[in-house]
Amino acid sequence: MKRYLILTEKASAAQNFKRALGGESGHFADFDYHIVSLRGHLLTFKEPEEMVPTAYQKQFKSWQLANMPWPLEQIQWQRQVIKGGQGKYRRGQTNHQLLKAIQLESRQGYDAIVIATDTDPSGEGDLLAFEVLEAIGWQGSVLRANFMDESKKEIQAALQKLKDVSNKWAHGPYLKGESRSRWDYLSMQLTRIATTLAKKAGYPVLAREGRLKSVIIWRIYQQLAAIKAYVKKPYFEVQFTDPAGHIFKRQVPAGQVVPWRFTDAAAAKAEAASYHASRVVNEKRQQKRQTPPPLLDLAGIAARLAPQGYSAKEVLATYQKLYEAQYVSYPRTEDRTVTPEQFRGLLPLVDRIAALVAVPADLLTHRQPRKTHVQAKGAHGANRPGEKVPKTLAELRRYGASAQAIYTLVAKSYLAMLAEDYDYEQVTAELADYPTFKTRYNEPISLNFKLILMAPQEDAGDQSISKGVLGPMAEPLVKEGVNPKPSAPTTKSIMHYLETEGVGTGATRVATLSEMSQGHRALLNETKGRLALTTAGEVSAALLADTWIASPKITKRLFTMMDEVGDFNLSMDQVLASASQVVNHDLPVMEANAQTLPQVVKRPVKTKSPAKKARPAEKVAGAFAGKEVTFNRQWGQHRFTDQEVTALLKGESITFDYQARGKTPRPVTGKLALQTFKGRRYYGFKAERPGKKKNLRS
DNA sequence: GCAAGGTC
Repeated sequence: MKRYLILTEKASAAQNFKRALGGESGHFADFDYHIVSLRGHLLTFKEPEEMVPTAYQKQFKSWQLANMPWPLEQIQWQRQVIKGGQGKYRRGQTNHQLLKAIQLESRQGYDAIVIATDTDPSGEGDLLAFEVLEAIGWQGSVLRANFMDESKKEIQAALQKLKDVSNKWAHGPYLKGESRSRWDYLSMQLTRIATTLAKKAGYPVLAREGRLKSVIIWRIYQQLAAIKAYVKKPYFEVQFTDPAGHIFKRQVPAGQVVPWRFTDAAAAKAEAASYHASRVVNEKRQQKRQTPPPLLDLAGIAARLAPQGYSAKEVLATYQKLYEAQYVSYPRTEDRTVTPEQFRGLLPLVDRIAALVAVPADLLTHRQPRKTHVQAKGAHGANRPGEKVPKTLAELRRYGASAQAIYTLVAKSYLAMLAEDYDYEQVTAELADYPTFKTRYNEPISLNFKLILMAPQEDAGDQSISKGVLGPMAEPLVKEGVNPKPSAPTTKSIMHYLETEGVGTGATRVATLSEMSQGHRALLNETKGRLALTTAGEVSAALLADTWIASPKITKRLFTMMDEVGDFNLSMDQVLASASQVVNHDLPVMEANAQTLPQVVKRPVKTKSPAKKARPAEKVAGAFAGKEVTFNRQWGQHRFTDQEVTALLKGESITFDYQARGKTPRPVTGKLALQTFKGRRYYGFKAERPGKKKNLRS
């Protein structure tokens, strides 16, 4: 009988495998198995200088421009265990211990190791498994179980069609993951280049310029620049209105300038005078429906809670704790739908959940799965309430400041799909005498799911009140408008941008944005979801103009190349060569950008905080060795007493107990002496060196 | 000092 060791990506996946196969160990198909789980990546690359021959170490350690781009052929790619694993949020083993345990287990006579990490298109799961196989020195067979979701059926099917991947260099997904990983590592050269240039220009900052960070920074910078450059331009145009206030206006084709939009009110008034009141005709009412929005992902949750003042960091940490306590589902999912099983599992709980978050139960009439929200695919399913329902929202408070807000948001997002579609009428009409003037508005019939998603302060009643009857006549008027102000960068808008551009992954986008706003090397600030750049961020951004690294196209190109590597149409070396091309291109561009830094970014002014301003030292004066001298009355923590001052001026040796900060007191002996400091002669107390046998010398 | 990716 064959024996396989099954390697899953994380504890939650191992749980699903145990459920699907009937236990942690046992028999399935034609083999015996045992399941162990990793904890994401356990390894990371060593420092650059640790992966090259001695002769190149200096070059790979350097941050000077002349040392880049790196000669890639010198790099012997090697990994080391990621430090950590046993912290506040990481119970149990360290990464080292976990790796050791897997190594020991692998030596228990297994015929093969089955890689059962996540199957993702980037090959990340394959990569993190092979990293471990290399680290534990596994020489035997390797099989791959590919599964599209973690349902019992899919897991079982995956284990019945295992693929031999013993030679990882012939395994496309591994090549993809490895080349992605190496490419990103090489991009650290750009951080070194940018930081060195910034320093030379007088900005002592760390300019972090990776594939994800630089795209974020550049986007924020551009949005802020657009706001700065915005000039308010009022305009005037003729519109019509009926007694109920419905507006009839002409359409402006996108990006076009129309002759009937005037910069001065008088011209519009003149035009208005040429019109007369007209009958409203051609009223059309179209029944429309809108389905509830898709379920939220973690980025969406963080973005929506940001305006309430909860930082991304706080939301991520609290969500994780709520997950561990089973109040919400797995956080880092890419899924935006749930499976029919997951839907059925939660159905008996929805009334309790609804009561908890004050959603009227009579709204939840759509208890059949919607095709838009429930699909037989995915692993953990979209973020949603967990199998454990709290008795009160207050009980969640101990998991974090944002816990109640998270639960309420996630619950309402889920409950919305159990309500009926939003029903409304779209009304259109035009003017009989001037048919280019049209109106269009929505008249709610039944708000349904919208009642669940509306913020409590919003008044549902206001939205459902119709503006009244249309027409019968509409009068011309001059309407003042203004060109739209560019929108401010927010967590939400950046998340949306990254998602549409395909930069970063669901699991990393929020985490990276959050990390970028932490600590003394922060590149940005987040205040209630609004983003601003720190000086380091501004410098980083200013250096990015016209670079390739700040363009989302670089990620698209990298992904295309990864696909080609996965299909064996491109070598990994060729992919990595493109990283050198980016360095080659961006280095001179950044150099040129650095020239503009003084005009673009205000240099940080070094100010001494008033508290730190040194108080002038207390002096004493007197005759010493026949000369009038002054000296400092304070020596370290000790202030000389009147008696000590007299003794010192007499040239006597004194002894006192001296207590340095945080140390135990010790006796100090010394006398007044002429001394030299930085070439300057001065009188002051001079202590004898402790242990020095003075008597023998003098 | 540095990347992006995964995880708790």
